[in-house]
Amino acid sequence: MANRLSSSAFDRIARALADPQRCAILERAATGGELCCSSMAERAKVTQATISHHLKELAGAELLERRKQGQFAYYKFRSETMDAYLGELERRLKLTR
Amino acid sequence: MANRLSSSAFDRIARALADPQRCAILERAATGGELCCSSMAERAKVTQATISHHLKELAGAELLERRKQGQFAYYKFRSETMDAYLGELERRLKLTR
DNA sequence: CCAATGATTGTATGACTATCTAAGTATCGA
DNA sequence: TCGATACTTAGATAGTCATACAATCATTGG
Repeated sequence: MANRLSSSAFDRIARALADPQRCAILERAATGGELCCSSMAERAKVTQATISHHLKELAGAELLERRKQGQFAYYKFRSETMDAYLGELERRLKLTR
Repeated sequence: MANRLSSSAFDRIARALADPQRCAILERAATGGELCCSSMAERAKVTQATISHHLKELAGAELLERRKQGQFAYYKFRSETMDAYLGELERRLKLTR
């Protein structure tokens, strides 16, 4: 079972999910396996530097995990964090699903 | 089954959930039944006007339903919207829970 | 060592947002 | 009708944020 989230972690995840660009990044990471910054930037309509900023935010919220290999930085989706967030949301809102 | 969300509805919900104050309001609405603006404002550390703004935002995202009765405006949690949001999130991120 | 590639960081900027105060609207009770 | 209560709206302000561009750092290949 996923760990409980601190209040600040919860808030940070919620903020990270609130931007469509970041949500799209997360979606690609979740469905396309590991991704490096430049491959994200190819399909996006923002610059690589902006993508890097978003990746940092997502990694800071622990929704992505960073792995550096050579010149490349690979990011991988962390479903445990997402599960913990959804669990906390359901707990707070007393959702029965 | 919950309806599918449009992309703009999804974004709006995500943004609505990103503010801790709004999240707290939603939590109280979800667990405490119908609430009016002033009863929310009592426990909050912001003014009633600010609460009113947040309620409008939450109602705009269809996370709350507004019912006016006399002087009072009652807000009720709409779990269908929340379910639809969570469903869409799981679909996009291919989560298996 | 140099140039190229991938990524991050710093900084600036325009846009958005959370909040406040004050004013406006609506309803109720006397 | 008057005053009080409940809520909303408007306008102002301070802070945050998404983005871009430029500079920097790290690694790899020649």
